[in-house]
Amino acid sequence: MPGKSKPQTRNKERTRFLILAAATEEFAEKGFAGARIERIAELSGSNKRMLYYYYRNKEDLFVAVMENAYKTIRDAESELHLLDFHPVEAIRSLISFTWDYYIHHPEFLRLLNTENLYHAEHIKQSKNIGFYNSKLIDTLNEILIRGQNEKLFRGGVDPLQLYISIAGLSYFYLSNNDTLSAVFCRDLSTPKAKVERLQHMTDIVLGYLMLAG
Amino acid sequence: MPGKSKPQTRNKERTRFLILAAATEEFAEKGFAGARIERIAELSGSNKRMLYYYYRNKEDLFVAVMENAYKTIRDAESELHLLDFHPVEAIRSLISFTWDYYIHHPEFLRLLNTENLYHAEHIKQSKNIGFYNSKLIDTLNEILIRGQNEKLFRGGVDPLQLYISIAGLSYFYLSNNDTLSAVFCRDLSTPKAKVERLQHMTDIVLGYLMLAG
Amino acid sequence: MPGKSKPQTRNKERTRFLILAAATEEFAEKGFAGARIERIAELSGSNKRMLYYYYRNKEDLFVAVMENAYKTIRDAESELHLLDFHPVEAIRSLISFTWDYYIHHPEFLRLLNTENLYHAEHIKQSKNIGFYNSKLIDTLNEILIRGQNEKLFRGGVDPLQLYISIAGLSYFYLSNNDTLSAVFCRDLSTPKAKVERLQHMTDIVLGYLMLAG
Amino acid sequence: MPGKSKPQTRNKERTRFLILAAATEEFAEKGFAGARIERIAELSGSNKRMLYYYYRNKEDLFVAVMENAYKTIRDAESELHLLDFHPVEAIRSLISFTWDYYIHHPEFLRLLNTENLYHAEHIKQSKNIGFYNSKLIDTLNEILIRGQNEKLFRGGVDPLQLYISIAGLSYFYLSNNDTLSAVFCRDLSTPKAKVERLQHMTDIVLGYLMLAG
DNA sequence: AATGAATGAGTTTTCATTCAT
DNA sequence: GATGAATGAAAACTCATTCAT
Repeated sequence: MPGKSKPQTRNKERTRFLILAAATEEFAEKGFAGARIERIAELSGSNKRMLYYYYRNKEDLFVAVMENAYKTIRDAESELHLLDFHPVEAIRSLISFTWDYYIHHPEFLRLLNTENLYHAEHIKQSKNIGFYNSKLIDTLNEILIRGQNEKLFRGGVDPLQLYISIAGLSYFYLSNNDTLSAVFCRDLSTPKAKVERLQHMTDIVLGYLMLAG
Repeated sequence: MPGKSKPQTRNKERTRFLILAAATEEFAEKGFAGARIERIAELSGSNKRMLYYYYRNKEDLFVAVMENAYKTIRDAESELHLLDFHPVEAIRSLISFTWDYYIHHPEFLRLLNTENLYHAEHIKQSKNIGFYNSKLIDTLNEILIRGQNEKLFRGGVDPLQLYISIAGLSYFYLSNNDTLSAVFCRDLSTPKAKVERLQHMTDIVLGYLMLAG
Repeated sequence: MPGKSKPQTRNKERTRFLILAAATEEFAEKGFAGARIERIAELSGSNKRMLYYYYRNKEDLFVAVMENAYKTIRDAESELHLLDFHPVEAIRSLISFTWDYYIHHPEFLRLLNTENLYHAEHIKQSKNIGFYNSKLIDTLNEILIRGQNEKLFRGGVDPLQLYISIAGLSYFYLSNNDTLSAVFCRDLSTPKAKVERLQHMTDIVLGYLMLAG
Repeated sequence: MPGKSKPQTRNKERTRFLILAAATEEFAEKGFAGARIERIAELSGSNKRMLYYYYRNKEDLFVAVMENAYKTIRDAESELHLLDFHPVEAIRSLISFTWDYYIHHPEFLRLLNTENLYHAEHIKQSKNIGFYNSKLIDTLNEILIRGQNEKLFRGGVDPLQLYISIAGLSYFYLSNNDTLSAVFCRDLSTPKAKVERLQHMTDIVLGYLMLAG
């Protein structure tokens, strides 16, 4: 006789959200293939059947997780208001924001990692992700132009290349932290190491971008 | 029952190697959890039982794959003889080598990706990996010192930070290529895009490293 | 929360009927085990809870479907007024009625099929079905007697055997149509094929029944 | 630690056969949707994993069952050597063979029933079934011609129609036996009832076929 | 009377690993 | 050394049914 026991929430949005949050955690920690539906159900406080009720299957649930992860970073980026700052400050802001965001959202890095393993097949299913990201590049382009007009920045810089570089400098250090620490026998996860990394990255990007005074 | 099945190879080293090569392909393509023992056996032209004969289990096989992947890139790097070049050329060489190696060994990037997902737990089991990598940092350090002595490079550069930056600039672009292309609606895998990326990375690193003037 | 969902029908008989119709469709198409409660709810325009409100469970719903299917064919048969016709015409009528009914009610054939798979266990639960069917055999018996009295029909014909034969000649052709067409590589569902079949069946039954002139 | 316990057979063909036999029983008894993989595994004396090892999935296993069922009846039919008999005897033989085969192979009727529910989709996947069945129709055609040449049989009889009629007369009676017995309140499964049915069917077919003499 | 979110038990399918030959 | 048939445990996914609103 199924369908008795425990207090039920009867709150569609809440249940959906709890499942998504649990799925984000599990997928980030174990990757797509390693994630377990059972464990997501437990983590969510709901049950397996509900995952299939709200999301069609494991794959669709993962797509929803990825969309949500991108939406979250996009929302955070749009709070930066980079165009309100002086070009140099704007670049510093973008670097430290990227760095801080990756540090506080390790699940984002890990989800991206997982998604790369699958040749972005899940992201390609999503229509929303593209548009918002392009806005960031537009903003960065505007910053570069302003800096150039002020004779501060060099010309001919592709904003997408620059964005990828900024992201890559943070990403590789953090995403590969365990591997790098093991391989180079040096703990790269200490607070001190992190401060040094942020400084190094800022030096690199501005050292490249700024015209010698 | 004579002549019933295919001729057997009876070649210990060859079978071991074929299994390792097949495992590298499968683990790189699908990740650790997504990889299938069955498929590795097929790819290797051998059979499942042999995997367990030569390697104890899936995990040990993965460790062997990772060790081999690192050994391969180490061997390639040691062929560079960076110290035979002028510091600027040495840096250029290291950047383009890293870039080319990643391009021609996508499986290395993907294995690294997978290993990061597992918090480097397999690499930590290996003793060989650490030593060789440290040699590279020593070499890079020597290059930086020489460049500084020639008043070409800025001082105070941590060779490990620099190495991580050089690797990260290539890695993020290539490893996330599918995702970035999807998200920014721009094909980053064309030959032209790759040439531009290499130029951009070299500009960034030398722009940062070299003293003006 | 006013006006939140669709307008409710609040019509007891209508809802019951819509559920029964939907269940007939689904059970006929998928069989008992293959039928889905969820789908019946959708098809009916109602919801799952209502199925359990009006019918106790899946099995009872199937019994109701079977009873209704038999009631429908019985009602149609009683409209035939076979006894108003000359014996030969009455037999012709019965054959073509059976044929036409099966053609226009494929769900009846499929439900019967399903019920046979379950050893008639659902029909046995119903009390109404037996009586009405017996009336048909009585009628057929009367027709046979009349034909015999007129020296048209042979004697010693069991009306039940004859009925089963008439039904079987149509049933097998139609129920197995897909299978037969596949197995004998000949499309038995064309209008022409159907006309030929009716002629053949009539020839067989009358050829057997009628005394040579 | 999987993979220990119980004595293993290590006989490919035997295991395959035992699974097929068990599947035939379960599919015939419960239909496709009602059949349980677990139960087939038990019946076969093997285990679930083996079903997927030899047959890809439930559906392919069912296709294999259907092919085997057809192959079995075909093989039996070809043993009849109908062309060695006088046309009238050949027809009698075919009728009684069909009847007896259906009686002794209720699983064949039930599988056919199930297949019809699925619109012959599994049979359509099989290539072998068509050819052998056509041979039967050729044989029947030859019998009809011979009977006609001897002025015993009427002309213009389509052998496929006749075959379908012969099969249908047996099939409907036997396949629907439970349902008919319930609906007409008469036990149609007794030995006496069966003898009468065979007589009736023979009377019908020959009554139709033979010219009055 | 109507709704649809929630659930436990079950169903098909997959997987790494082992054993007989 | 080599092979592939065999297996238990667990994975994803489904289903009839019930409960809160």
